[in-house]
Amino acid sequence: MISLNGPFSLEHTLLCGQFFRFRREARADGNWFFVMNGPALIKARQTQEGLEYDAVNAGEHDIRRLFGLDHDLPSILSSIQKDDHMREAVSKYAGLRVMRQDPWQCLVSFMCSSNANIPQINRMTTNLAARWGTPLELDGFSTKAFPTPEQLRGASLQDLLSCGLGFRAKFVHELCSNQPDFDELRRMSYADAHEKLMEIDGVAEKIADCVSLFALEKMEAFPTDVWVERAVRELYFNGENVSTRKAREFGRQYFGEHAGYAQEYLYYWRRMKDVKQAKQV
DNA sequence: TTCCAGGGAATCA
DNA sequence: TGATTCCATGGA
Repeated sequence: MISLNGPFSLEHTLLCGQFFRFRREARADGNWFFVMNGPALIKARQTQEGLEYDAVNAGEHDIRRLFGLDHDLPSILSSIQKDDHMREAVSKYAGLRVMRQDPWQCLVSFMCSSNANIPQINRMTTNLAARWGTPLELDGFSTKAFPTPEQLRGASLQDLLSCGLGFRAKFVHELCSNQPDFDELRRMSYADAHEKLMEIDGVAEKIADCVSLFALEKMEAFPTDVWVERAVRELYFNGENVSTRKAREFGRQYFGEHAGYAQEYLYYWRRMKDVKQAKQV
């Protein structure tokens, strides 16, 4: 059992679109999340007392880091709640935390995210794991870890295409023979790490921002996809057309050193708004 | 059928 | 720099 100091929602944290390798399971003793991050398989659920878990290849320290439980959330949230829009998003999805993912899994996952939707990304990463990952088992739940660079290096371009990667296959294939030094990237400033990531074929500003934020602890990154751009346009530019670059620059300057947190609440809030409207029709 | 999805590269002005 | 177009794929 991990005790929590400060707000946390396991559900919002996993469902907000920052992470793809998890499954929810209803069991006799309640609902659990099974989370596959790098070599680790974590079984977790939230209770009154805190975060109940069991895990293979991960300990309490790793789990705290994965879910951002070391972040000073009250302080971060007060720094980004600059208007009523953000206050609404923050109160609606209270306890959402930015994760600290395995960087390799994060980079490959977001390479797969290019011009794809979330179910598609889930399918691609699941296919990769199923084919090349190391088997994992915990409490009757069997799965595969996300393949390491060495494991994925065994995949041919044709193999990757058969996993549904489409035009992204050649980027992943190339990445496997030339993976970045994530420890070095983590030590760099955000600007330097972002620039270095963008040298990778198939990685431009948005994906470099996602990896910077979700794996390299660069909280000032403001990944700007179509949903975030939409939210920025509607909330802060009076519905006027805004370029992706302008929306990104606005977000970074307006929200400051924890812009990444603001981005994640905005993204989830804006996306869920459409999901709920679609359900009402 | 057409449109869209946590985009990026290539091309052209 | 900025705008278009193409890139696979599957769901709505």
